[in-house]
Amino acid sequence: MERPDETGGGAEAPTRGREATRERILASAKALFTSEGYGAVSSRKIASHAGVNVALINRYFGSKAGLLTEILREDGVFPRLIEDGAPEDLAERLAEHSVGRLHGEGTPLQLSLDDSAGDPDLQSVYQGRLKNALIDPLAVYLGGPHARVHASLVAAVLLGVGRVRRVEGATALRAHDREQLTGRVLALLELCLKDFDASEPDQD
Amino acid sequence: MERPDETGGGAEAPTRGREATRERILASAKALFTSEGYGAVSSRKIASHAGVNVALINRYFGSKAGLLTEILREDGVFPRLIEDGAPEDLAERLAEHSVGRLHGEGTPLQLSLDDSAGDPDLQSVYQGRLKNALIDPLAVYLGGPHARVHASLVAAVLLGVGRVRRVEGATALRAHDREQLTGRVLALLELCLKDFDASEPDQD
DNA sequence: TTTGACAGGTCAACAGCGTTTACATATACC
DNA sequence: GGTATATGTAAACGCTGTTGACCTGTCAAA
Repeated sequence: MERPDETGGGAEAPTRGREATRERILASAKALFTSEGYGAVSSRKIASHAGVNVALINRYFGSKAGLLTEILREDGVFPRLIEDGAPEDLAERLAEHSVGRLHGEGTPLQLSLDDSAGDPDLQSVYQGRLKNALIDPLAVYLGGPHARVHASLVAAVLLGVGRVRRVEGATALRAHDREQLTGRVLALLELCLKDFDASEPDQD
Repeated sequence: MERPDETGGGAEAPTRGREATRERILASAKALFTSEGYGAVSSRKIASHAGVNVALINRYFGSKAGLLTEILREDGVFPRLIEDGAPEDLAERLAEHSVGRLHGEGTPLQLSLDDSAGDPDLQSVYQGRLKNALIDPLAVYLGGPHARVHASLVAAVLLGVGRVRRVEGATALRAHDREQLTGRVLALLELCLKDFDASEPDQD
């Protein structure tokens, strides 16, 4: 508190200071990414919206992609579907989440970023998150000899459904009976998780 | 043949002419995309490699993405997995193709473009092809009441496997016994294709 | 042969991007 | 007060895909 609030009481000086500007940039970027998507928002646009110089984005976040990463990290855009909930419901939770996304469920930021999913920046960030937030913990959670294979297959189904949704709006999937579709996706996920030894018992 | 070959016999004039330049650009672009990926190759680089002015790319192909589209169209990068082969083997063919891709099978151009799949240009081109070359014909081929749903699910599994491959190299999947994995993917695809009425017989 | 039209090719610029560098300024400590 | 140091600024860099104005060679008609 040893910092004088303003140099005399002026109220609209744009709050110099590391934390304040960082927050301002983050808030503006998040708002703009949500309303316009990632690729459509340039660094200069973010800076201008935040009332801040362009160079500060790179000063504080390294790059535009770094800014995005920070937003995703803070915001918890990637739900903790694996850790939160009963283990035996895992496949069901994943299936419901996946189909829910088909029906437009999710935070505005999630939905908006889905539309920008083609962008290389998002792609690389998502890739890192996919591994760290889905495949790796899922593999650990599953355990067993081929845990990583099962986890990768689950990830494949989830990603695939998401991708089909983005490609053609997945009109057919969305038009179909939701419970039936969820059941089918659940069956797919359970098949991904099924032990190999159990499904091919004549194998060594 | 009424065109004099060269204005006196000179041999290294760079073959002026619409078709010739078009071909030259296509060949250079294909070679460069194959060896370096799509995003890493700029218009100027293509032009320079083809010994041609940059502006001609846009003159003849509208845009860089248009050039890519033309290459994909001519090259048949998207295999006709659905039409070619016995109907009853469809799922097996798709499964083997999918796993084959995991193991680095495919034309150099295919493999290279896979690495660039994050690029928005590729994304949009691929999206069109996915619908026109996979989902739509597959739905027609399948027929039945929920053909489009089954086709979308198949596309989801195939896309998902492809995507996981790109994300983390799919080391786990590649390390796993190939036949066993193919069998599992085949089972997934068959589950996608299975009638809804048959799988939930207690439903209406 | 001269003229004119025109397809084909060239050049330089445009507007935008993310990023960086050199500089100015305000803050905090000695 | 003086000075080191954080913070903010302005301008440029190099790159991208793309475009419009301008040559130029070729061919056809006069």
